[in-house]
Amino acid sequence: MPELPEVETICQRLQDLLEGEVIREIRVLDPTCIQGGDASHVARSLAGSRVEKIGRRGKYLIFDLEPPARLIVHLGMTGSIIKDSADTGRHRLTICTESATLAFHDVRRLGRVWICSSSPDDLPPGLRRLGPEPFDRCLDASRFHRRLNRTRSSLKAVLLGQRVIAGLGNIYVDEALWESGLHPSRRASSLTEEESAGLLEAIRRVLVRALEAGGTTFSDYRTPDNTSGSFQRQLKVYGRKGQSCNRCRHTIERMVVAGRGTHYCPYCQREQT
DNA sequence: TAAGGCCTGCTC
DNA sequence: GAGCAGGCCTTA
Repeated sequence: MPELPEVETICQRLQDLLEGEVIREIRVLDPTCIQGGDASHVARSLAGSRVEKIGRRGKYLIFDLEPPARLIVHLGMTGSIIKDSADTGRHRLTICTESATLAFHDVRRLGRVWICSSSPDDLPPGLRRLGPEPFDRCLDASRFHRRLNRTRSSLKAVLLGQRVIAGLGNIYVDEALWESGLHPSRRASSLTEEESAGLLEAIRRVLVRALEAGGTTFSDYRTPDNTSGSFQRQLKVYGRKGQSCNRCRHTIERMVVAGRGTHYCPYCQREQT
């Protein structure tokens, strides 16, 4: 499940592989992945374009092209972009350049692709609504606290929601909440300024470690070179139901919060009101 | 703000 | 064969 560290790792590898390359052909193998446009037109219109720059915003990959256009990819839950792989029937789209073929591989087909103009307003709705990047200097503790304070939802729901802070998914939300000692069901607006600051720091620490590990690989996530991340070996709560907490030795539990499986330590992350 | 839907491979 | 996994979106 690609979250910020996984998408960033993929992005960096794609920059090495594709920036400066001319797209020879785009093959749309599953037209349902293309949002807001005719798939065959998309394929024709982008052939011959040069990939100027590849970037990431939240969990979105953004390909800036010349002539000016944008190819935007969200990997969903099981999406990956693989270099030179044989078609297994799970490829939804391929991008061919002189030196490589990259395939958008996506077993559960929850990923999406958008073709947009270069206008800053022409973006997928989810990308337009995205909150600040976790490492954005403008996101300081007081701003984060104010954003948390505006909502009545649980911390789990707010951090998954992408509007207060971008890029976190189920794994890193659980890990950051454990790191900061906050209960996932705790109402976001109930946090003190100090707790909000601690949570922001915890999010950043967890993401830095995950980026250094190249992300978390459970089953689907791979980089374009088919290498795996290793952060699964450092997880403190996610996927550790029934095992003992590294901090207090109580047993990690699992509950459903905001409709998502949520792992936490009932002692370190005691519920408060 | 919460719940349901999409999607498919895996587990029980 | 049912239920679960979790990205995001739509609907109530």
